[in-house]
Amino acid sequence: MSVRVRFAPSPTGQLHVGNVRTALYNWLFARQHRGAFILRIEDTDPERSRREYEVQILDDLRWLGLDWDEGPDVGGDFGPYRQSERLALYRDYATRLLEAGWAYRCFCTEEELERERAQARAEDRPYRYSGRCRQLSEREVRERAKAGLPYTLRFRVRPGPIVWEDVVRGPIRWEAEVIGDFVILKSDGWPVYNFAVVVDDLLMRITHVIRGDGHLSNTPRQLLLYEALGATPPVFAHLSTILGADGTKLSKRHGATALREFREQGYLPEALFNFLALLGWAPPHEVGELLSREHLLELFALEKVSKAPAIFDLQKLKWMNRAYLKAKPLEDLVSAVAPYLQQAGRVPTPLDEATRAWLQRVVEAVLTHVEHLSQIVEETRIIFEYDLGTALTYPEVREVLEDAGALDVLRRMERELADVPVITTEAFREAAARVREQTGRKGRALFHPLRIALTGRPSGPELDKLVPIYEIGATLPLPRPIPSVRDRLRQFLEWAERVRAESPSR
RNA sequence: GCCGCUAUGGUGUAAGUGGUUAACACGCAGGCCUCUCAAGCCUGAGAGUGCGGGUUCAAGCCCCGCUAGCGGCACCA
Repeated sequence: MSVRVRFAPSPTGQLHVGNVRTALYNWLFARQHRGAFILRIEDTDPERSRREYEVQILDDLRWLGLDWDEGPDVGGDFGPYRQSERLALYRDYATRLLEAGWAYRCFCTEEELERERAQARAEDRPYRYSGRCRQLSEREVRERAKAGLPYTLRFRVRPGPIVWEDVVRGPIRWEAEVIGDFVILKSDGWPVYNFAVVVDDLLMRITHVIRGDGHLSNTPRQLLLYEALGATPPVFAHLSTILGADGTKLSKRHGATALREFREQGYLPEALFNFLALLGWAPPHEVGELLSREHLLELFALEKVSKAPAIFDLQKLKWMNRAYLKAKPLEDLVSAVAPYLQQAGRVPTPLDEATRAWLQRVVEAVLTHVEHLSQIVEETRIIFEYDLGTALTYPEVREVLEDAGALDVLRRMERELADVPVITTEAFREAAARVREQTGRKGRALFHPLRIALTGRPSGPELDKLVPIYEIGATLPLPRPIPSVRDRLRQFLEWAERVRAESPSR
């Protein structure tokens, strides 16, 4: 029988990275076995389910690079793929269980059940439904139903052990005694989760259920249902939870948790894919950890997935994302980064060719500092902003202002560059070499004042890269024009005079 | 409270059937490079495998007990 697996998110919010990892493992497993990957929407909670979330979830999964063979948008032979559209199916199966005696009508009211629960709590005893309606005679049932009393359908739990072999956990044993007769159909006719999944997985011919370990304790109930329906249950694989840095469940407290958020911050899908795959599983040492989709497909092994919960290490994600950024063609990076810069009002919105070409230099210059794309805005301030006012906050800038030798370097540099038609990196270097001869200053003493004057900051990309960026940038139709190298030197020197005049040597 | 799951450096994971100095990657520290910060390269520190017993010539791997964390115990999913 060919492999069929499913990912079944509920459209009640954004896709959590923990669920994404589950989807990923399902996808890898399906593709490895040339099986089918199915998407099913678990929207049996009409209160919280929203169609927008469903749309967003599908979109995010697609962005990550996952594709599915059957699902609400693409259809398939075992649909519909939204639980809310399968209600008749659940009712049908529930009726079958009722008629076969596996289930019974329960007329207990909310209040009665609450009383039972309170009682159990008071006696410090685990709560389990008493089974009061289990013994109702046929006549009683008929009378109550005729009286219009609402009822649920409860499953008659049989005694004895429930065992299964979990692909990641190994053998698991559960005593049925700890499970009370549970509801399978609510009084409003909607199925309860545990029942719906079994009916769906059964009808969709799911062979392997790969899901989060939160479902571990649902498994015994589901197994009981398969038993009652006379069906062979699928193979189960329960994945451990993903935790935050402090060892508690990964939540908004830890920062971004939704795939969408990482996407918006400019993490690359291939990096997230790689990173998530490594949360709970590791490839052999020899191949390293930077692995393409194809490579992961080749190496991944569900049986080798770790039982222990994994901690989401943002630092490692950043490292990995940078590795993928570095490997990406510059033109692609420019396209990826442009929206962030446009939104910040730094480059024009239909991007002209000249600016686009220039952006390649910009991206190349700041790339080593960028961990995720949205940082481009911050990292390019040194290019788009030349603000001598804030420059004063850096002690290094003050040092230059108070160093006559440094100011002399700048003045001479200005003179050397005065007649240069185009200040290229080479022209800049040559001019600097002449200043070195004139002043005897070299290395840091020579270049650091230049850096400060040109950028207004003590650190940043290499001047060799910055110089052409400033020169070309000054000629572009940017929303906020940037000054050329010459302009910067002039402005800085004028500003230096002014500042020195205002605050005489201290 | 009851039931279940888990436990190797700061983090993710390695270490076929028990066998020498517990490995790889991220991070961290230092160095090299260099006009600066990064990047890159090199070097290094960091765990004796949750705790306590046992079996054995030998235990991260086997057995027993305990602790902690997580999950579940719904007419939520």
